[in-house]
Amino acid sequence: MTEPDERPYHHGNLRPALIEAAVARARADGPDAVSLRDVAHDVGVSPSAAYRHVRDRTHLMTLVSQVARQELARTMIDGQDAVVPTGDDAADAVARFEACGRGYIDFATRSPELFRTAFLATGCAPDTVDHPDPALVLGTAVDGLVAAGLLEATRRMDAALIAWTAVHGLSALLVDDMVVLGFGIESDQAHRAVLDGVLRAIVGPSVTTPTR
Amino acid sequence: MTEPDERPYHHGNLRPALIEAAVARARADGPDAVSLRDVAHDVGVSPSAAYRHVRDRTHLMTLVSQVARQELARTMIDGQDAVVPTGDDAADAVARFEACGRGYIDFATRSPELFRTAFLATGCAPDTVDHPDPALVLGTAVDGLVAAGLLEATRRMDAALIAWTAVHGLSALLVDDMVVLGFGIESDQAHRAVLDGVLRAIVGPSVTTPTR
DNA sequence: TGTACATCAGTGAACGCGCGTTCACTGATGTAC
DNA sequence: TGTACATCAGTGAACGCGCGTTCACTGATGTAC
Repeated sequence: MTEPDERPYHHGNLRPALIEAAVARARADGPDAVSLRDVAHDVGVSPSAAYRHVRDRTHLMTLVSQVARQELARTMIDGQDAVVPTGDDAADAVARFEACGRGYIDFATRSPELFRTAFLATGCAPDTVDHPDPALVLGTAVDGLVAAGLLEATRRMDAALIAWTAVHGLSALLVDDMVVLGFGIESDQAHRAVLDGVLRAIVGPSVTTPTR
Repeated sequence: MTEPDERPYHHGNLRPALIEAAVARARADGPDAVSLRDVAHDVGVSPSAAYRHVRDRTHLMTLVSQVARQELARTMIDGQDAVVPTGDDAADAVARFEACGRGYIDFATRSPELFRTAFLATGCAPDTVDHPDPALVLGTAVDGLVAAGLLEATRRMDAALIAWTAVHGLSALLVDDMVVLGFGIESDQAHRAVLDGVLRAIVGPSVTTPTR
């Protein structure tokens, strides 16, 4: 993280470096374990230097939280992009929608503490909009279902809400290692059950797992 | 919280009093805002006295978390119990199931910080089992659907999982005030959409909102 | 029934820690002339 | 092209806070005889 090389007096890129170091700590030990002092130390700079680039700890955490959300969104996009089209528009739309949800859950299980950080309530809004934005990525996937004729346009919002709550709920429960133990269901099985349920709720039973 | 009366040297009931005070603070300001010193002060006792009744802060928080979970379960039960039977077994089972989910969400929105506390990962397990236990309450409601012939017994686990994830996800998103703003959907509307979705996923479209 | 004493449940002072944040400062940079 | 100086981005010491936890102690309680 810090080069053994003698560093120049001016770092040159301190703000992004601070955020990156803070994200690394949040990923490892959760948002509460991120301290300005440690982050500054990781970057190889005195604690007070951070205040040239960040208002206070809360501000830094707001930025970290946004980075986490963007990484979540990117995982969803990557999942979608990995789907190879079959030519069947409906099946493809469903597959992309599912991949999107799976990306969400994968991110949560792969980086549970960063997932927590993504939904941190810091009390102050970030000054830029999330890019990419998980909500928009999900919205696009839902629109894909509409375009494929699997969902009435009027039900767009409800469908997105149902999908988000189910996928978010599973992720949150997995992160708090609540569900797997309590219910004796394996994680992979839980993915499938929940995603199937979401599809059944949204597009009806006919299209559930159409390609399997 | 503290009587102005001169207190006796021995409190007599310190452990429950500490837990109660800690729950009050967790409810108001969240789990991180609970400090042993403050809790002891609330009860009118020196900080060190707490250590006669509780191993350390983590132990106290484990107990507080359990109390929160039990209160959540009680809210679910109360919701269920408030349903007046119509004589139609299927409709009643659905109504109780819905009331159970609504209780969950109500608890989360009414006491968001305590809801957070309920799912706190303290790292140490409570020495007694939750009573009542939210998972068992939900399980019972699902069994009601099975008994009414609305759900195959083999799908019990999947159904419970779907219900829990959806309801938990909505609660979590509401608690983090993430969803309502981002989606422009009112909270009541969100309840209905999600609960309808869950029923559609579990028992099929036919039984969705049968009494309305 | 009264007394000695072990046990239990408190006190309060203190320790040490890590944290966020401030402040007077200094070294590097770049711009105007 | 060289120099003066404003500006910017760092330093490091210090402040003050609240916290969890410990320790030697003391007051209250109850039990054995």
